[in-house]
Amino acid sequence: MDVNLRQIRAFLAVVGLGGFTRAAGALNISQPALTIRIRQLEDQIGLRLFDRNTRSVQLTRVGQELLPVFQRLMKDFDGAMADIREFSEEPRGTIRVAVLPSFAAGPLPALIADFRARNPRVSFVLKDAVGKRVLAMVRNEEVDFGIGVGGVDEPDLDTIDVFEDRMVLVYPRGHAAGELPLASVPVISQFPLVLMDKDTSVRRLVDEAFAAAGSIATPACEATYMSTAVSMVRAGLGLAILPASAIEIRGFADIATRPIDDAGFVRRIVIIKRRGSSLLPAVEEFTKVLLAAANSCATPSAPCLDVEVQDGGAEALAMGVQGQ
Amino acid sequence: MDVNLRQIRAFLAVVGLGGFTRAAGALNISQPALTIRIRQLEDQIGLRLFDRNTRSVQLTRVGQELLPVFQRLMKDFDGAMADIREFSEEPRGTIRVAVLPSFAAGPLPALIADFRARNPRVSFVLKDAVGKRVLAMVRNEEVDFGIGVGGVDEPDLDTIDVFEDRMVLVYPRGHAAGELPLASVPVISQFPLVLMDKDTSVRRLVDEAFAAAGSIATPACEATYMSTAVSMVRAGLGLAILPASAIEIRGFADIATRPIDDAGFVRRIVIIKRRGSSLLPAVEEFTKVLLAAANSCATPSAPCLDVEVQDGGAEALAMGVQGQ
DNA sequence: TGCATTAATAAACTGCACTTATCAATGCAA
DNA sequence: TTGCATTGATAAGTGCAGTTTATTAATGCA
Repeated sequence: MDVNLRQIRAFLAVVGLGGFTRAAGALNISQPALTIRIRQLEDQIGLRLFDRNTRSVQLTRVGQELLPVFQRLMKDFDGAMADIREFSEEPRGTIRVAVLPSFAAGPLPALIADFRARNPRVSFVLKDAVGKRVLAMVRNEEVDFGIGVGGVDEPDLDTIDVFEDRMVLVYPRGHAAGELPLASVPVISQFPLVLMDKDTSVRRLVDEAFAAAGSIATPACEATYMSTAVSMVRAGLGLAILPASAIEIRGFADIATRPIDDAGFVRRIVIIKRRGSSLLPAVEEFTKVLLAAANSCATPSAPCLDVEVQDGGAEALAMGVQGQ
Repeated sequence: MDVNLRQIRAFLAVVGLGGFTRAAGALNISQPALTIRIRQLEDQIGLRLFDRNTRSVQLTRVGQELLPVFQRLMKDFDGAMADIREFSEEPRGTIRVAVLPSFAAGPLPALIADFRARNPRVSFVLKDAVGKRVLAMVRNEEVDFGIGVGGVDEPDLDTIDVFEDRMVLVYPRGHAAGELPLASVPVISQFPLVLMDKDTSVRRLVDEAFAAAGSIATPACEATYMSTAVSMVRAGLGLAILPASAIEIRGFADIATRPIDDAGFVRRIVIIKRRGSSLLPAVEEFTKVLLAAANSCATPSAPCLDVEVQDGGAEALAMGVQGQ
């Protein structure tokens, strides 16, 4: 008994419109085609559904009994299809993402708040983790995708460049560093430096960049957290080299930043996905937003990634984002 | 979005068996056919359901979310189909039937009890009515079919002969009538007769049969109910002429019956249906039982239509049969 | 009695879903 | 690394289900 949906729809159309010709019209098929479909249905269930002659079409008693069954069936089916359609049309679900701490504390929250304001049925689970953990979590399917530093070349992972996160020199406003014609390694080296801890990716990058410029980065102070480094700068302990995207360097009237005029003081922030693994539409959508935000500025730099947080954004964030 | 049940079944098969080749085997189609079906499904809902390569097939997150939806859908559908199948396989529903009072009080209850014992999901609504009312009720669809006297020739009704209901002479056991070599109209006329009321179809038949034999039926007593007539016979008031099928003439040790040896003392009991109108399978089944019961005896006569009432038949009858 | 309407039937056609054959990717074992 | 086995994707060809157009038969109505 291979009853099919077209047969059921045909049955309901004939019932609803009270005739084969009319029903055929509504179904966009010819009347003979409909005749055959109804007959097939009747043959397959072994029951006559209509008593029909050229002048009238009437449900049999069996048809009357079965009508609500078929109606419910089609209603359920169409309801489920509507649900599924929503799935592709309106992003929904939970987006799990592993992010470098600097990015998680930087532009990401605003982007998430904005995204959630437009897609209320999406929630986020943010996991902040260092580069290697980000990779591992993506690979384990603990998260849908990751945001980390580029240069990954794993066979089972794909990366998409999001933006170049330049290192900037952070100095007290009015400091001589602001007046320099060039902020290059040799020049910077003249000043006491507040550098990040050896374990951090920022420090690694700085060390490598100094090395590439034939120099060695010598810290006057070291800090584990960027906010500490910033405080040290404000206290006049030295100049810091931090990612332009870092939220910690913004919001203070008494410090300023300037790009460093050396290649190497840049890291590529990339989206990391499992290769050959489909994502929720909501995730696809969100990565698009990330890329759009990054590309919306000609020279990708941190302030560019700022997003206008809509009213209610903060609450949405509070409700939808769960810290790791 | 014209998603199809075969596509859904294909999806569930792939999930269940974890591979296209295996699933195709289970569905009795080739593997390329299955590949196409799944792709169609994915295209139509606009979502990728499997991440697949030549070595592994894995549900996407969307697929995981949609799996229960599809499972429920197929479960509902298959459940409904099972219901429908039962409909044709196991008779069920309510059979409404209009019956001549004599037949309703005669063999019918036993037949119904027997039928219900074998088909517990069938209930009956019996309406006893005189011949014309039976026709009218069939025509109005007040009942599914009728049991009445033959000779109906209406264009919108079909009749099926069930059996010949012979009139029998009812006399007190030991009465001279039992010894007669021939029970014909002239002989019968010699005795005082208990006849049915003028309004009854039995009386009409008796009057016509007497007339055909060149005689006139002259009652010594008249009765409206057959049970009254039988009592009169038992009281020695005369001989009665009653349908052999009448239950009222049975069960008494002190009366006996014999056929009347004249043509004309017979009426055809027929099933009356609307022409071109389908009946519930249960009704079809029951009419078959009626005919079978009638045909099971070479010379159709009342005792033949007796049916062994199974244990529980009486209760079933009490529960399922509603008087008019 | 003729006309209009409607479902059934016939015949021809179209296209879709299927099959077979083949390819390409991948994992595994030697 | 190489060869083999397995598996999903693709290509090409085929058959049949479903469709259309044309026609018939039945029926109600003027």
